[in-house]
Amino acid sequence: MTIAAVTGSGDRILAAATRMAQAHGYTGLNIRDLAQDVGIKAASIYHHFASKADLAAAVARRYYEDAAAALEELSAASGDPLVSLRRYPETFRRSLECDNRMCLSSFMAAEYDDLPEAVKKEVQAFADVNVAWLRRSLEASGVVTGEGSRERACAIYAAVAGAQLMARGRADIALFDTLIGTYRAVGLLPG
Amino acid sequence: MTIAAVTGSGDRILAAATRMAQAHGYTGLNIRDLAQDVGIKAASIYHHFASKADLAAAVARRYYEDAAAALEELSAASGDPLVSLRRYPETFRRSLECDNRMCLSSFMAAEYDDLPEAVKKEVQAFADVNVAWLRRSLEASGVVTGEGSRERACAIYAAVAGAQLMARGRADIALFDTLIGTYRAVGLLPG
DNA sequence: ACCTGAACACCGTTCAAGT
DNA sequence: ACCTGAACACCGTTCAAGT
Repeated sequence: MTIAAVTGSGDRILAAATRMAQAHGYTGLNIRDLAQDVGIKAASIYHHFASKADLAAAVARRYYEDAAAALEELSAASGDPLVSLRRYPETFRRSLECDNRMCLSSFMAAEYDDLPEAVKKEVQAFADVNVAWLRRSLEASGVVTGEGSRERACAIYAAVAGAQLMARGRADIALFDTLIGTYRAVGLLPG
Repeated sequence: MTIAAVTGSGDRILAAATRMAQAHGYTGLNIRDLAQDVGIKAASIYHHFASKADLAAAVARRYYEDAAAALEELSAASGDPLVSLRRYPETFRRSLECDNRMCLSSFMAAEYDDLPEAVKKEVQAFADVNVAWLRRSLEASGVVTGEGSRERACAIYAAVAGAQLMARGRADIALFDTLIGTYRAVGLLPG
């Protein structure tokens, strides 16, 4: 079984489309450039995905599934929910490290008005996955006791996404680190 | 002097383009639709602006100038910098109230890779204006004493922008309010 | 099953031509 | 000074035709 057999055209398209969407969004996701990147013609993309909307929905679905797996791995790797929480911003930092890319879900949240319904659904699932993981970690670590874990989880997600957005707008990773540091100093994120 | 004389074509184009860009971003800003909105033909837009890049730069410049004026007015209206600070998120809320629109600067921060240099500059100026106003208000109100006012101002701006982004992604203004409430409860924003 | 060239209606932009 | 129709190279998408 060769690598080509394992990594089919569909997967190569998804991977390239994900990278493209993290840099240019849904509107900026270009079928012709995407095809060229994969090494086929634009019309051939439609053999794997029925439409740009379908492709983007598949991209977004895989994106949040991968994110969910990465968060589970983070939980398992550290064992300590407080340590996992402290490392949470690293996921967002890694996107910036990769050519100043950003979270697909954040970009598409901005593009809300132009998103096909199927894409919207998958995009919101990413936020749901993050908030659910944060909530569990907040409760398990004892950072939040009793009420308010959901609100706190949402606030952390929104603030970290905002930090990534602001840092991308200046192509300045150091700004992202400073913002996360301030969130910690102020008590939004566990120190 | 008629209203038409006061509100020239250039201004009408700018106003329509701003609304469009707050909903669809730079890439989604469409010259043909914009022209139709204003009541002229696409080619006529170029009599007022040399290019889409030029138009977007003008839009972004006016946007941050208006924001600066609105913040000064907010400071003057309340007189109390602490009260002004508490009301700061209202600006971002108003965009959401207006057909779930978002901050032009946030949208364009996401579109960083596709932004002409001139547009990037004006977009960053919006963040600068907000951070500078927040910093002054934080210091004047005594919320932050000594070091760290700039970092705190940046953190507030990023977090509020993130709250707006997340709320837009769900077309849910109540979520924005909840997020701001949590920022206050946690001490990021003054209570 | 997978790929392709050619065509469609659409974009930003230009330009010669009108008032 | 301001507007326009027609044209350009580009988009997403389709479709008939190839292997």
